[in-house]
Amino acid sequence: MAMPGGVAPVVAMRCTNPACGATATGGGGDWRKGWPLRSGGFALLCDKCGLAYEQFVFCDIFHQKESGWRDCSFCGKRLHCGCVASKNSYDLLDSGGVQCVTCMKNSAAHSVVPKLFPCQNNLRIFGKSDELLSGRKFEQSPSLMLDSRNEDIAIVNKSNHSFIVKGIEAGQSSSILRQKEIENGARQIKWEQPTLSIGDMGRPFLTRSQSALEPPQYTRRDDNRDPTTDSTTSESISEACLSMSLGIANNANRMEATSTVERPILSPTTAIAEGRELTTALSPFQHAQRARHFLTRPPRVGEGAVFDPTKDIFPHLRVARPPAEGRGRNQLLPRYWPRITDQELQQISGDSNSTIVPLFEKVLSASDAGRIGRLVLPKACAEAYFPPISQPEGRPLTIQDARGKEWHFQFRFWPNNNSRMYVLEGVTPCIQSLQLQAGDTVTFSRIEPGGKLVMGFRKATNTVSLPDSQISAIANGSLLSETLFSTANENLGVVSGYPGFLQSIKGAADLHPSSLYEHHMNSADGDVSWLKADKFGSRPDEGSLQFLQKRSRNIGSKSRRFLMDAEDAMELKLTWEEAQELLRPAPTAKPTVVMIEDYEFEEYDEPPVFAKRSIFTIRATGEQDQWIQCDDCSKWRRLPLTVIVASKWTCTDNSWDPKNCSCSAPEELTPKELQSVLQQYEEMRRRKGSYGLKLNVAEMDASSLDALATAAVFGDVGNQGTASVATTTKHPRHRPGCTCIVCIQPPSGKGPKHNPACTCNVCMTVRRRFKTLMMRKKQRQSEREEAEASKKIAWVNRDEPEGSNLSRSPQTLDTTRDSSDVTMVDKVADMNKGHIDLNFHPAARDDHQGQHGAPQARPPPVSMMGLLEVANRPLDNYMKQNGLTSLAGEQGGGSSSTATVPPAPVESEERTSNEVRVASVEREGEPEAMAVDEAGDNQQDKAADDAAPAAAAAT
DNA sequence: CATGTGCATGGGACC
DNA sequence: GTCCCATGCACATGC
Repeated sequence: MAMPGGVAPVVAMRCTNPACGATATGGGGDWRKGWPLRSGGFALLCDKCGLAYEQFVFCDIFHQKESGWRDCSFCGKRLHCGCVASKNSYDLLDSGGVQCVTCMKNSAAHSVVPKLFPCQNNLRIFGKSDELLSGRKFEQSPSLMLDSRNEDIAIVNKSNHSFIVKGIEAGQSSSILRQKEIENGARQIKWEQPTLSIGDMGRPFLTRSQSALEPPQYTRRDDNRDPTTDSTTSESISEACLSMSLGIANNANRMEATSTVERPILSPTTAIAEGRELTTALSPFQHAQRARHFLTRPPRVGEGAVFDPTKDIFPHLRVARPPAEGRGRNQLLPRYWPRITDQELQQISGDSNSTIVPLFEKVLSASDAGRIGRLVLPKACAEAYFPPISQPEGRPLTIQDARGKEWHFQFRFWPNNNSRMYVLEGVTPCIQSLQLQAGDTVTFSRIEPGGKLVMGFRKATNTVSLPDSQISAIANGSLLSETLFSTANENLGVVSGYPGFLQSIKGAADLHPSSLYEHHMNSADGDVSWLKADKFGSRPDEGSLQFLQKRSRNIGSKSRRFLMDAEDAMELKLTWEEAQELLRPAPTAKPTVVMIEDYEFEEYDEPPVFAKRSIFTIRATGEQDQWIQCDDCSKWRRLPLTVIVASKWTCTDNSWDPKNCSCSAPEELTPKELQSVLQQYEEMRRRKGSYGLKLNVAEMDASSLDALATAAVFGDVGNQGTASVATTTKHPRHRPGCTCIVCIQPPSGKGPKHNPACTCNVCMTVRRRFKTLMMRKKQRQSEREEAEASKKIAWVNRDEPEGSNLSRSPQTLDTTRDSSDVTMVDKVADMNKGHIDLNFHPAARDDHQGQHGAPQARPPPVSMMGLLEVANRPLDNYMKQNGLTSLAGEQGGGSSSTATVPPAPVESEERTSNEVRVASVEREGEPEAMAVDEAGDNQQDKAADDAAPAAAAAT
């Protein structure tokens, strides 16, 4: 039935995967129905690329004869884009056509609409979930849609489970239809089968054959309830998810009987719970077979045989099952839904008389799998399924593993922010025994009857041995998939994204236990494939896995920060390192050079720009060239060194070389030269990579931190700058986006300063380090006091002239010194109670020195590593170098350390104490220069000077 | 010094 | 905005 006026609506779908871009109206896209959306409609799965999305389910509705929007022919209301957000939207009817949600008139009740719906052979869109739940859309007989191109018939039955009668000769269609009508009659009976209780949900796959006959959609404990009143809460949907799969089983069963039906288009359960896996999993079939052979033809079962599809057809299918109902109101996050296969359940169960009720699962974190031996339990899971505990000490818990071995854990909790944090302690032996590691999954189940807890595990079986580029491409694809599914899951409300990229791959791999085929995923840059190398439980390639795990962790296990829109995903075809290579300074940016640890760093005020990858070469003459590849002809062209090319570049853009400004121009480089260049380039990249790896981060951090802290204690951090280098406000240890006071300070130095109460990482680290040094010093001092008693008086007397001369600003002298006799003990005490002025610049302490004489030449730069080295020098060396003969001398000669650590540049301007410090920081651009504040800066300088050898001695 | 233990913290998921 | 939880960290304990 065409719409009045003879204008038939056409539904156009466009896959949001930019690499796919399939459209259902002509782009060759193929769509399958996904899971119901909470907000209405269904998610779609693109057959071409395997991705799913839902926000655009009903995105483009326009008229066949006139593209663009048009008013509703029925009610006159504007025919909006049918996005779920639209108000005056039209629902796509399962039978074809659209239904205005305002006037509820249908545009079509046609059963065969090949012409009106040229895309409907691919597109099976079916109304809103509430309508589906209410059955309103399916009061009529199953809708049949005749494929306009290949005579496939898509059948949408009352359960909204579409399946395809494929490859039917045109003449057979009618008989098939009749067959389906017969089936439809039988279906009504089956739908009246009793439903399962939620408590049985874990098991029916194994023990309840009738589960396969469950009516879809409405399987609830209180299934007498009118489904139409059942709001699409997550619970209802989640439960429906399970039952939907059962319904599919039903269909599958019946379909098998017809022997003409390939399979259900999709198992909504898996679509819901395993959405990511499914979409990614389906794609291989799509690539391998253009036909819709999603799963292999189910084995024929004998008449009357109990048919458990999940068991018999998809025993390996990893289905996230809403767990058995536990205590309390906690709705278990789908993240923790046990995704356990029947095979695994059987493996655990062993005894056929027992029933395994999957409770929850958890992907092991690094902490869980670490040596601490504590497995953090999801709170909701612990409270729902583990015995209640009231004391933090908890109680012992015995859990049996799949092999029957019993493990004894301590189930306890820690109070945490008015909440609890549940842990299983003592899991190390178990973890080790099972050879579990971060990324693997442990599954907790319950054996019924008896309620015994059992734990299974699932290794992170995804094993990828691919070049980095492909891995990154996988990451891309996975992230893309993750993005889409996260979106879907969020909307659905019952399925959240899996914890991350790793899992997205893992799930995809897990979904196919047979694992005998290549898994393809259409990522932005083409098909990426990997092999799941082994069956469940194996770990064929640790290295690759660890790589992935590491990468996934780096990316962020649950992080949505890294989830991106599909179009953004196009940009993520690079590793971070590769991305770095593409970052170039903005053309107009003028760098300022800073010296940090003898390395020059260019600092730009303007953000970098992305440039097209180019290769720089050096000729024998020392002349450098930049080579860039034409995007059209792939020839390499020489460019001036300074040229920065944006994303796309072709020969015609080569305005610098008229001879080579056309793709027809021969390549300057001979193939051999080119090969050499490319090889060198790759080698260089590898070297860079290995170099980067060798730069042990921890070591770097530790050394830098220590040096920083030491230098801060010395009070000479700010001295690193030299007259020839410009200022910087950002220490390289700080990451982009860091909001600590160091990083947010502009180069001018204006803006926030460290204050004594600053709690940024730098300040805290320095405080901690400083405290440690001081404590060590104090401890050592007290130990030596007795032995050095006789010398103490001497060094106290010697201390005064130098200390007062070099290390104290006039003001602080006035405010902090009650007596000219400042002993080390006094200073230590002051240090410990004093504040650290992180805005301090050591130059300030030379103020009064400057006042006493002409400004001195700026000393050579001192690196933090150098400072650290000094600090770590053996005490005797240090003392020798500084002309000290004893500890007394060392302590008395605090200022002498300035011989090792050059004094800060002298300020030429007259300032007050505070102003001078801040200004010096501003000028030096080293806001990380740290010292005690006015109450103790001079003491700190001196004490820090003393502390260095002390710390060295202590170590 | 290594390991274990208890708690704190902060990022991020979820509401 | 709240709360979860992965992890860091300080302190305790044992070797």
